[in-house]
Amino acid sequence: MIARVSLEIALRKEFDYSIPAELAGQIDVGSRVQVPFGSRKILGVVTAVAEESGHANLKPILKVIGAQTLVTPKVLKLARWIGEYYCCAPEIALKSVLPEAVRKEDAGWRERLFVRALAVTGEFPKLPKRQQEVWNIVEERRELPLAELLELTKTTAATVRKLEDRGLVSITSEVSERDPYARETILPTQNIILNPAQAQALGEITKAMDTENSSRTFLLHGVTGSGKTEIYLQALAHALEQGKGAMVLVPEISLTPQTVERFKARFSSGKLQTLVAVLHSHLSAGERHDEWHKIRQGRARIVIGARSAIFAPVEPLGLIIVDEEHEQTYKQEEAPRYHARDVAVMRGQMENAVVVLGSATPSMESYANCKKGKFTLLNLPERVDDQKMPQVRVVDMRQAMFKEKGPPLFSPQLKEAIKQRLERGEQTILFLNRRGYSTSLMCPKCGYVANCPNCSVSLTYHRIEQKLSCHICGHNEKVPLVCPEPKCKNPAIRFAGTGTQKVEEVLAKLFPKARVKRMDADTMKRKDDYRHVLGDFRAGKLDILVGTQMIAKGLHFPNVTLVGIIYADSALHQPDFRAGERTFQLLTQVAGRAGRGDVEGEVFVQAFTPFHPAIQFARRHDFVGFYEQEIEFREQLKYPPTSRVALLTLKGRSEEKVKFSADHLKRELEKKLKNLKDLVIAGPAPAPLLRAENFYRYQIMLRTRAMSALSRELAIIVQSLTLPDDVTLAVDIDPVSLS
DNA sequence: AGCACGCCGACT
DNA sequence: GTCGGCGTGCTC
Repeated sequence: MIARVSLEIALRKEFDYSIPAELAGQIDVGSRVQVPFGSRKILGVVTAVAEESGHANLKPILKVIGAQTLVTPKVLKLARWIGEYYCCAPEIALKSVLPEAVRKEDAGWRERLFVRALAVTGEFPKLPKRQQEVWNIVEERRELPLAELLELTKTTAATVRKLEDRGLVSITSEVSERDPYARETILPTQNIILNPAQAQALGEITKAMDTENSSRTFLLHGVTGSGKTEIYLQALAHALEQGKGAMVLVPEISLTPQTVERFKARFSSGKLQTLVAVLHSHLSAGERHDEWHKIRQGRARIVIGARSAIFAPVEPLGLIIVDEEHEQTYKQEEAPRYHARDVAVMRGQMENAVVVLGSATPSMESYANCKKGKFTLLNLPERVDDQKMPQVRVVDMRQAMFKEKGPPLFSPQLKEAIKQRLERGEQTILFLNRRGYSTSLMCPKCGYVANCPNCSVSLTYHRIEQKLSCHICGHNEKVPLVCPEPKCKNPAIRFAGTGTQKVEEVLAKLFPKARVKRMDADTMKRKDDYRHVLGDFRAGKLDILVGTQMIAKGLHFPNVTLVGIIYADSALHQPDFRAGERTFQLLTQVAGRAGRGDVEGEVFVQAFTPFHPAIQFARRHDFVGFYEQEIEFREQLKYPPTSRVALLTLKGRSEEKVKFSADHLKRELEKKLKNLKDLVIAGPAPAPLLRAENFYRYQIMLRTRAMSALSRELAIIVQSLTLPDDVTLAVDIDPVSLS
């Protein structure tokens, strides 16, 4: 017998190996194997097993990794689709379906010594005191880890060995599974009674799960606080009742212990400890290895995880839930550049599983798919428990600007609102999507601006750390005391633009007694920082939380009755057709943090363009209205979801070479893609951020309705394309970010 | 991807 | 006469 193996190098080619007799029973499609390749040893995956090969002199497979096949046929098929659709080598796609810890198996299983009581035959011996103490515990527990026993009895292994010599206990090495949540005590929860809208949505989902050929993909559009999670939980329970497994994808940032706990509490308490497996980047390699194998061995039936959890070997698969489906983090920004939500829909189709995409602010793509009849729309228009949607007040900052000189941070309205909350002992969240103190340093005399030496952006001033820092590449430098321009040396340099540090500082001046904490990438350096700050906030030890993106989603604090968005339009004027959609989503999500308790929430949105549709529709909590006006713009310009985009980015150290290569590629595309009728080729143009980390980037944008066809053609063109060796090409199908 | 083979220039 | 530059081509 021979095996066809896909190696871990992007050769777009598979190689045949003979299966040696001693490995005969262990190798099948999906096995991880090590094979000789030239003078090297390389890991790969068996993609087929056959009787014969077209090649003579096959080398033998050296060894098999893992007791089971690691890539199930279904996941293999999914990986092949990813390679084709996202236009990358199949090896790259295949590599990403297994977590690194499983792929390499460096961590492997952890073995620990266990002590077990043996049956006592004949008369029980008289034991010395220490040994008797040890025996008492072993007899009571029957079996326990040696380390734990030593801890309990405050003795050494030698004492236990004496008992072993007497034939009273056995000490054996056994696999001991790592449990990342072992320290959490999780109290089981029961189903909550659903309101009519929730019950109807759940009914449609379970009906689809019970029927083979009904609509299989749902978009659950529920306003913030409408109880989507409870629907997920009950739908998951239904999958388990059907004897099927399920997965839940959430954005990495919302994979907090609280989120995981909500799922574990319903499904993994008591005897069902391993029912839920968790996969995310904060686990150690060993934990990830064990969690993954729990799924592979079928001991865990539900997996909850970030983007890459979509490849978990759940079988049979009944349900896939993608929470916050509009989130950009579902898109992988390196090859394979897949979108986990779209992969979920494809996987659902392949395995006949029901897919539920949930969001308070659905993506334009998913909502358009409902309109086209591809997905079924489910609506949850109201919050649970009669909570009202918060009042959103848009503040025209142009007026505030006239009164003071320069743009102020806080409008009088927002200032007053904060003051009220402090007096009433209620909490406030302030949002500004920019960290640091000032976004630029400039000299008013000569016009000098401090720019990053590696990127085409200005440096941000960080006052606390006293440095200028680049938010693209991380470059840091000292803050000059005078203008660095040799002919200028003006000591009156100025800082312009605002970041979270300045918000924190101004806040301290306005409300000296308020307890304020800032949450951004600068203050959240350690793993536990996030938990601590949120813990303090929940406990009422803080009055105001100032932060960036990271406080925008998922936080659920009943005592927060005020949310202030400092500059709502800061992301609105970026050169990206999704700028409006992003702003709408962000405002809606941030606003949703207010009024999650008994008191109605209030939101102040400060904006310089207060009448922009993204702001006005967010003010009215009107997603559909936003969609209707936004889709018109997308249709006019043939942007997604009306058509699809492939973004080709050329990158290199020499701008000349990159530009030249881009022109060359454009000519090739025009020549070879003539047969694609609706194709529009735009560019090449410098990327919005021309230079990043010392690389120049030029882009070509392709738009078509028939992406699969384009992607097939692109694969051929990309392979035959010759570029200078210091210029690289990245193909991004359905990009979510144009920079 | 990486490594060998191979064919030309500056050294012991 | 030898060391080493990196172009091309192959790896089951």
